[in-house]
Amino acid sequence: MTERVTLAQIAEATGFSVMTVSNVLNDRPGASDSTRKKVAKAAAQLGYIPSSAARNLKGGRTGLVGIIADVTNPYGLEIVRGVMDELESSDLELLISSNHNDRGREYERVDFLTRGFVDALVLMVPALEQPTIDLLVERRRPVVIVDPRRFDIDLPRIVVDNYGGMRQATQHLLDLGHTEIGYLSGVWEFESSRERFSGFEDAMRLAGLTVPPELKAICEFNYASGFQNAQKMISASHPTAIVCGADTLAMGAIDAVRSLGMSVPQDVSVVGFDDLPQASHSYPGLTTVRQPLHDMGQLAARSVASQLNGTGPLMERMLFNTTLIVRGSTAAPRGGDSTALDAAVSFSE
Amino acid sequence: MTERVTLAQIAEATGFSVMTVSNVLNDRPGASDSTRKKVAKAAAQLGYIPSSAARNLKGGRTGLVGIIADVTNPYGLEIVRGVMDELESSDLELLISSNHNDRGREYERVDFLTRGFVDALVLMVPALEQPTIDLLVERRRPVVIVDPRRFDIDLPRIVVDNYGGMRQATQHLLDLGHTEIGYLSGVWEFESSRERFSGFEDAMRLAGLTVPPELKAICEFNYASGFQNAQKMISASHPTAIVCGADTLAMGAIDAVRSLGMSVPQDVSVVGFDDLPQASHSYPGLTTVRQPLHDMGQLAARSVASQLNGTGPLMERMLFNTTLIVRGSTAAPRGGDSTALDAAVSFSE
DNA sequence: CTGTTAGCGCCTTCAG
DNA sequence: CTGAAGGCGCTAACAG
Repeated sequence: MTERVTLAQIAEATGFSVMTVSNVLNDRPGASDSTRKKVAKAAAQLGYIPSSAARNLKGGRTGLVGIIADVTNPYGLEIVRGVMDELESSDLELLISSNHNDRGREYERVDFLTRGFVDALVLMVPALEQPTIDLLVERRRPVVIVDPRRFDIDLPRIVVDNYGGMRQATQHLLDLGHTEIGYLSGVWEFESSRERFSGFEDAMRLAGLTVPPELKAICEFNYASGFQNAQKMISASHPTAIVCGADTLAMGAIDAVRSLGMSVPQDVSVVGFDDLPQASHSYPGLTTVRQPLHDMGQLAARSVASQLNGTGPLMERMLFNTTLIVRGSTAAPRGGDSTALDAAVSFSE
Repeated sequence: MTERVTLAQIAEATGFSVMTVSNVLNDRPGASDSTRKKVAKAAAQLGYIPSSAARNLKGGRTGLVGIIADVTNPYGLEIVRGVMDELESSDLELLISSNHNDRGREYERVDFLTRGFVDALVLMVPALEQPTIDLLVERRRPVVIVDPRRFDIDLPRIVVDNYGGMRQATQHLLDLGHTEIGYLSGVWEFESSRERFSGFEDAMRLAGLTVPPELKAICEFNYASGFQNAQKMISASHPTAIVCGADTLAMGAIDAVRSLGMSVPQDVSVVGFDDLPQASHSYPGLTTVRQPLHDMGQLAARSVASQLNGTGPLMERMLFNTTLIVRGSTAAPRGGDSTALDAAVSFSE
């Protein structure tokens, strides 16, 4: 077994005190150049490895940022990527606790991670219950909540303009000449789902259109649910376009159109929300509302880092804008406006 | 600031010694029932949180398993999921270090993580260089390598039957009556890519067929590369089927067929390798060779856990079999065998 | 510029 | 069954 090399051993080898060695190895002032060299050399030769445990014990810090998210979901994964990429350039490491198969155990996860495992926490959880929020406050660790499902939480949080994004997407279809537009919503308990639907509804209303109940369906946030609900809606009500509250739903809707022997966008246009990587990696490319997921993750990381510095959370509420990305899955309805049909595959990221 | 509750405080509150409290709280023998009750009660009331740092300092363990993988890649992500799910039921936590934007910095990652951050390591990296392997050996931490790109490494590793899987997939196309079969390979430096191609080649050879160079292309492991190479190959050589060394390539190939105004599987059959979740979440479903990615991750976790127990790595070389999953993307060639065409979307898995 | 002292929270060892 | 001493490796806070 390779013995652990400690400061004391280097001290012994060089003849200096442990403290001097510690100072040198941590780039602290108070050490002559000649001492620095000797110590550095000895440390390298002996293969010194600092003990993070001992450091933590002293400083009460682990250097770990925890994130609770569902990495199984491409949406969550993108945000995690942002967090990772940002943390890369710091001295913090990321501890991922994926809650993909234990929804609702947020409390236990938060409890465990804040028992001294992590210095700070990024949360992206479907439902944040009051006890969990209380625990979070009690533990007094830096926290950022990304895309909270409730908006009345008094913790630093990162949110996105769901309403405006969806309104713009709907306007795009209206501009193309669509009037029979269906809507596939995500889980209704999520505030973001309701916000998105409001954006859709308002755009329709301002165009003098109403949304009949048969052109609205609530889905689970997955491909299969989008597929099934779209299939049902198209067979029954023949919309010329479908707006979806998430890209995964849109992917399902596109395949539902195909399964009925029709084409996207010739027979039915489809719009998504998120702009997951898959949205551009498909044929035709998916017209969708881009959320800057990666940026959101980065900001989350920067915010907790800043809180750890004692600089504060940057801001309490960070709102990101969305962008409409037009790809091949939308076009004018048959016999409608004759906007050029761009069905080329887009490799744009 | 919530003060950290320590053993000493509980000792003071109950009148017992620190040691007795420690014994109770760790379910060690040597404590009367009445003592146990009193101590447990006090601990609960004061909200005791054990300090992992202090424990680690003593025991030299952090309770963390590190994994180095590219979670950006759905393939890697599936394995990570397996590791997570297995670790869930243990007292180990997972520290993920994603190398998606720093390929080749494996050495630094291994170095950092084994500096006392993690007790054990799961590795899934594209290229494992000799210095990294040496470091791994030197650090003497339990390690498992999943899907190593080189097979001459003398560390516990998890491998998959690439050759057999691809041979079976090719046989499936031959059985359907295909003879003009193209092959899209993944990066040639990976041993697994070469193994898969061997499986393809041998199946063809045994059927009395040869693979002309224009029906073989080497791709990057991504959608765009599959799309481009398939488009070129189909335009130039008109194969009736394409076998791909990865599902991501196959997804690209399917869209390439569509981009040329043709259909899958009517005009061109497509076969993948991996069976990523997306393979069944598409229309038509992708016929592919399933690797038990989740199981592989689970076994990796179990192996390092077992090494940490001192029970050893279970085995040095763990070989997983593959399974051919037939979905809608393959059918008999036009005018060929009249096998029933099942183009139904599969929601299996 | 360098060294000494003391203690972070816990657990092993050995006495009561 | 319970307690006292000592130390894991490191670093603040002081001396010299």
